[in-house]
Amino acid sequence: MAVGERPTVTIRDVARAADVHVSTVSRALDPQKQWLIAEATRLRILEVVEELGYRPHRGASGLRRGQTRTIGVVVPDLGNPLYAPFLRGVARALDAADFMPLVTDTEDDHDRLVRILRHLEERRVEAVITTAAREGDVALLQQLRASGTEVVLAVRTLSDSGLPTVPHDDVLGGRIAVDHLLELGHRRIAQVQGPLDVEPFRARSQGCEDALAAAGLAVVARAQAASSPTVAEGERHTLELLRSCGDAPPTALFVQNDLLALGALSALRSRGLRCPEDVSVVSYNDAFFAAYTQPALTTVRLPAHAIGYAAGRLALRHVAGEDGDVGTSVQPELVVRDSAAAPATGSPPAA
Amino acid sequence: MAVGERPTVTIRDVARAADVHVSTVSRALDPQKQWLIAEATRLRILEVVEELGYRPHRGASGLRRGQTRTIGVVVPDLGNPLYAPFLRGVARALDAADFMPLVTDTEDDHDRLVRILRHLEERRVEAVITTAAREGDVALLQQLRASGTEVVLAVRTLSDSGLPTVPHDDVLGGRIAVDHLLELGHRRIAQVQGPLDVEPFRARSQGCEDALAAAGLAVVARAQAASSPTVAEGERHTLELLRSCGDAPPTALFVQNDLLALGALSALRSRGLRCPEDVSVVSYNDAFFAAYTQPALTTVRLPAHAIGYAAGRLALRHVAGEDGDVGTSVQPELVVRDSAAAPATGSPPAA
DNA sequence: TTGAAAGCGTTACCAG
DNA sequence: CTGGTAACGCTTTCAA
Repeated sequence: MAVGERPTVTIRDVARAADVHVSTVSRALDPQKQWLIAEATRLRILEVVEELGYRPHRGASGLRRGQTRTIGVVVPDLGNPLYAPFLRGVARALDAADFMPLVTDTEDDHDRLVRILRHLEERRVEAVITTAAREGDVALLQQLRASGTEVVLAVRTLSDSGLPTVPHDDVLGGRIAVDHLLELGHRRIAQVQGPLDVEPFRARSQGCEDALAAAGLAVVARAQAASSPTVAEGERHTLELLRSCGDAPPTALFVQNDLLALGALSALRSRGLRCPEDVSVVSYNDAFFAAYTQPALTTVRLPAHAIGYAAGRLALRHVAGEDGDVGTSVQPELVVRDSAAAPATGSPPAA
Repeated sequence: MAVGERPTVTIRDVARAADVHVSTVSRALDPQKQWLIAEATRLRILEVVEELGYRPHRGASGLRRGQTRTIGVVVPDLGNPLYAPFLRGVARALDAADFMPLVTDTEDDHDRLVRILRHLEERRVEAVITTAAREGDVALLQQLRASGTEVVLAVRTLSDSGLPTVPHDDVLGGRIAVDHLLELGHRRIAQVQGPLDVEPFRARSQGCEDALAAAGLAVVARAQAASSPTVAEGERHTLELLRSCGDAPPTALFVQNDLLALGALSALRSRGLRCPEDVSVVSYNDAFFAAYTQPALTTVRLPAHAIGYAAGRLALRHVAGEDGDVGTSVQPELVVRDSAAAPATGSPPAA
């Protein structure tokens, strides 16, 4: 126990000290109702509130009002720097409505997601914003929504779920990445994929293949998709990919996010391949560290802050009962740095 | 509104459906009291609970019980990758006690901190764990504690505040960093400091100066301390430092955290100085990206996960009314990578 | 082993 | 404009 702890001050204490009824105090403190109270009374009450250090009990008020002004935000990995700007965006949207985000991390684990959603339900969050959804989670999320908690999808979308979603064109993003490699002159392009049951990664693959097809090419090699988009997985699968290519390695890699790319860079280095001289790399997200890696990553920017903000707004709109999707849609955009360059001449494509 | 939204199921609905009194349902669901209820009744109730999809309303139960099982966690910058493992550590500690962290980000801004603490108070969090404290915040935090919310300090400690704290020896850390540079043969060592009103940064400076003094040296140059530990500030102050040194730049830099170090690396590059050939850098924290920068950062490891876990445990202990500090104390430890090397010979120290 | 009633801190409604 | 009363969903006595 803290030293000098005072018993918590309730609205009743304030009423007593100000010599009014509790309902009067309640009104004096409610911005919606201040106008139906005598100015003098209101001032006196405010003074007492200050003096006693009264803090309204949001839980109690929420119970009565049937609301918590809380929105659960579920991310798959707080360690992915992508989510810091995303969360700030969400917070900025919620702040304006006096809602608070309740941030949780699934560690990209299905069981944890289940537990977390249950917990958020018990806390009566009014909506859940999730960037942690995999395909297998559709039913779970729809159920959550059916039981009265709004659900908003961002980053990791789920096309056929019918759930409100902040759009982002990952197919376009994938195409942009690979078009860049094609323009640099690459013909032997391989892909390091994120998990296949995560829609954006599949979309990026699609974009990659579209771009390649338009140039009359196909992916030259593809590692088994990573089970989660982490540095370790990126390294593992890049090594595997290089191994599977034998002595005709691709001249360029499309790596589906920055974390995987970090692993890919390590893998290349450990195989004695220089980037970008021997192998170019284009990745995705443009997390803050992308500018400082070795070499600095050429990457497709995912507008995380904007997406977070839109997700927050969208959730609030649904909580308020106004349906309809959000209009925002910042397009992906290529950020050129050092990890992708023209392929070395003199090593003609074997295919 | 979600389609097919059902009115929320309350304990009364369960009681009715199971044909028992609500208090019986309450008991059936309370692990502490299951033994004083007929097994048959309990099973029937559990069945109904399942069938109706009943979710106990934690807010309501908390109101009655006078607890929220929530702990506020206040960090200065979610974008600092240091805090991901820290938060995971906290979550792991709280999970075990069925508490939930309510994570907030002050953006290292005092006014936001004030607002956030007030908000957390209104939500009746049972404790606040903060890594966002600056010296000017002592009174604020003590006041919070006095009014009944436990307060735990981690990472950014406040020595004379009397508040429970997870210890970390930053003086030692600073010394380790600079000793490493001295052992490599550096004699002209400068420092890029974090904000002076943040204790760990001051402690790191102290450690740095201690190490130097023990070698009969002093800091060769010191930029004005950064106002916040960010990449931009790191770049700015390193440039300023280099400028102030004229044509006798230091051969090594102790940069007080990884984010500042990223900025320092940029600054060196933009001034045409190679790292580590011209200027060595040792930084602090060992955030995950430190292994992938250009060059990879030699840095002092701050055991963020362990500190988070300890902070969570400490907070829980105080909430339970058991005082006394925590025993844990993982020491800082040098992680040697590529950013620090022996100084070039042939450029004799000017001093 | 179960039921009844009171109350946690707040707000909404109805009187006055 | 203000006071009283009931109720939000739950738990905890106290009785039976």
